[in-house]
Amino acid sequence: MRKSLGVSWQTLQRLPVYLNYLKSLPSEWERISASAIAAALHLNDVQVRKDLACVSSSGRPKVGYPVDTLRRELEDFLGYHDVDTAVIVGAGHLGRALLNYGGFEAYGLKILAAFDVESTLFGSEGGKIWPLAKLGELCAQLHPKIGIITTPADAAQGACDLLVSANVKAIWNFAPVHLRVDEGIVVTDENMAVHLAILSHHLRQSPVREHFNQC
Amino acid sequence: MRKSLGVSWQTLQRLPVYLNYLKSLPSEWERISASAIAAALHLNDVQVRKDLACVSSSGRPKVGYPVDTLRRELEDFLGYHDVDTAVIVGAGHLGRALLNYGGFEAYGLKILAAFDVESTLFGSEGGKIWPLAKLGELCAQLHPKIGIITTPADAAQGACDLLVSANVKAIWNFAPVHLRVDEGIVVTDENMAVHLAILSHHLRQSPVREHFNQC
DNA sequence: AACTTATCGATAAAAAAATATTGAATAGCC
DNA sequence: GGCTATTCAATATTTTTTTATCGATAAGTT
Repeated sequence: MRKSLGVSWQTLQRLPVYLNYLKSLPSEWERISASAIAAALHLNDVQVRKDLACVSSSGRPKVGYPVDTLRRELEDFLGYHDVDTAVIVGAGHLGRALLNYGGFEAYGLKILAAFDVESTLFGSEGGKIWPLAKLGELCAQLHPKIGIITTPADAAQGACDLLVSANVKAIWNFAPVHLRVDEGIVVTDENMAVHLAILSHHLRQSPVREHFNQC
Repeated sequence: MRKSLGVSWQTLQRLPVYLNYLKSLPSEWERISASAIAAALHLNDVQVRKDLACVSSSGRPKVGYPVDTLRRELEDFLGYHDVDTAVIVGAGHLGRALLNYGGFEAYGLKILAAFDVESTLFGSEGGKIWPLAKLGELCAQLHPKIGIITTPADAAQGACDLLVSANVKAIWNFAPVHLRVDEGIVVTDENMAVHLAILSHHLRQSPVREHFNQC
């Protein structure tokens, strides 16, 4: 199920983490070794090297990887240099927060508009909130590739279907439900309940001593 | 690194998904089989059964699991019935969205307050936003177990250290950085960049046909 | 120039996870 | 009451992922 051409799903999850780490490095750092990255991130050095091998071949013995090159290669691979466009369905607290966030452009994501059924919202947030009924029309103009779902759970599947029929190719789902979609549509669930479950479960598990990355 | 007593990390990730699915069932449904859950969620039935075996032994041949019992068992296991308390550091768009969301109580999470350095925010959102300088004092009173970080990347490690010194035992990190913490503190990264990477990468990978869960 | 050490990359081994197989239990049916 | 179909649970197999090992390469050192 979770398969991808070339890189494994777990590797794909770690790549942005490496990129973050590279960004956090002081700019006078010119080179970095896989072992150093592994040590900093509490990972296995061979794993880091294998992961990086998927996106780069600029590593040299005794030297490591040139930071700026590796960074660019990672960003390229992750698509941060090509801009994808998105629309949001559900302009509640979370939807509006994402709409206003602004930090996604650095990741190559531009959020064009948000839709909701609540008429008091229309036109607010810089005129970016629209009636849900306008979704089809606007999407036909704007051609967003990504649909972001921030509706309540019971409205999520409907929102999803609507987005798919508006030709969106990928769904980023913040609602705590499992969405059913046709083949050819990618769904990733930003399931906060999962993270809460992990935190909660581990708080109850004494002594707690693990460090998790995403999930 | 990602180890837990009893359940594997992957299983722990799927449990909330099962719970969501059970909740979505019509209330007249009294029983459900692992095979049915697996089919609905596009998973392997043996996997579902093994996962459920960690939290329940109420499954019976030919019958399946009683929905309400299984639901309660999952909620118990995931700690939704015990309330954990949390504070937020960073009252920007995302921080305020989480503070106002209100839906976390269903997962056993109560958000008590948010902290920021921006003085124009103090006292807003129902008096729940406080100056960062007050964090130590308030935490000493409220004893939150969870710290939620929604600061910009460059402030995240500082926020983290502050929370840890205020005796928080778990960190839910929304900032796109890898946090360093002492042993004994749990960190989960709600790394949106990871999800964006997945979406973006797969949009570029034609034809796209996978369905991902969290990550 | 040879030696040492840090590092990459490839291959091999180990561990973990997912999937398949089989057997047992039970409800419904003949 | 015995037969059949469904489903759980235990075991076995396969696949995937992680970790370890080894040889090669290049920078710094003597």
